[in-house]
Amino acid sequence: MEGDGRLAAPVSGPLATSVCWLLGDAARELTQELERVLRKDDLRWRDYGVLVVLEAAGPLSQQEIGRRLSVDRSTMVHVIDVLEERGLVARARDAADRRAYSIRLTDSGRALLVDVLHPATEAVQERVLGGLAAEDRMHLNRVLAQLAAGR
Amino acid sequence: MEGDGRLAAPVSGPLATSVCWLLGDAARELTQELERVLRKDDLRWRDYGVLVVLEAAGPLSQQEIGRRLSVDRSTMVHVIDVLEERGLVARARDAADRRAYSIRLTDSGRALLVDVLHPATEAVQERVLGGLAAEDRMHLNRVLAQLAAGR
DNA sequence: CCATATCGTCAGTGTTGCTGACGATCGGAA
DNA sequence: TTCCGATCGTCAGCAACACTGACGATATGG
Repeated sequence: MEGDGRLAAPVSGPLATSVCWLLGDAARELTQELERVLRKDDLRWRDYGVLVVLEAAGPLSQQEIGRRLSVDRSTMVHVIDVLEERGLVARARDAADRRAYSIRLTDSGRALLVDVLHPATEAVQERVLGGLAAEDRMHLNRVLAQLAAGR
Repeated sequence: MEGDGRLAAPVSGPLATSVCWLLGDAARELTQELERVLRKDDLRWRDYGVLVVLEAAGPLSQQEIGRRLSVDRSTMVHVIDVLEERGLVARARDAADRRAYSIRLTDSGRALLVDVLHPATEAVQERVLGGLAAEDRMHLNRVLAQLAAGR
């Protein structure tokens, strides 16, 4: 990922009209802000992703989590290690497939998500997108969702 | 950056409604595709950025380029080294500030941009955003531009 | 003329994610 | 059942990467 702390100056000229750069910039800013907030709880974007996925989908194998976040399975090992050490998730052998773990959110993990993480990221989102009209935000959401669906 | 080749499965549930994840996913996909295309010319997203910035703004110092792309000045040294070796940009001492270089696009660099890179990235953008109605694309562009401006 | 700051450079460093192998386990075919 | 290929999690090694902190050269303000 990028260095934080540093601000990206908006690019002028023809670039400003390219969806490509605009999208990249917006995503980078949002991600940077998010990382900054999450760092207070010693978490990364990636860790937050794991918790969110588990909250949404219930217990999953390490590999399945990685698949949904574009994280390599070998990388997931350590990510889960850390999360488990902190008591946010728990490993249990999957009864149906004993090669795999069944990773689940602990109460502690769910509490962190609900009480701290979700509010914090909500705030960031609010701040970054705050300048948009409600109508535009809904539209943005709809268009992006359509983009994600059409893959 | 992320590993390429790997596909990100769309996340289901509450996440799908969060602009945050949607934006991140869209940007990641676009970036990955772009990197894949640029690799044919042995270039990275970052290199392309340098060329585009120079095309848009004219000669700049290394540090100024880095500032606009969120790239550290020490990293820029090597980026420019490679681009210069390939004859795409040229270093000249800035007459007004002899500490700094004045990096400019060569004819060769401009030609590559116009003949190869721009068409290629256009195509990617077309493919990724192709599923959207023209009206939605314009709206997306407008909203993102507004977002970039309001910083 | 001196102090401080900036530009580009470079060696060293720490982090990061991937590659490729491993044992264990699963699933299907013979 | 037995066998074979594929998959799960793990780990050591590796390669890429960007950042840190220092340096000489230069600029700028007192």
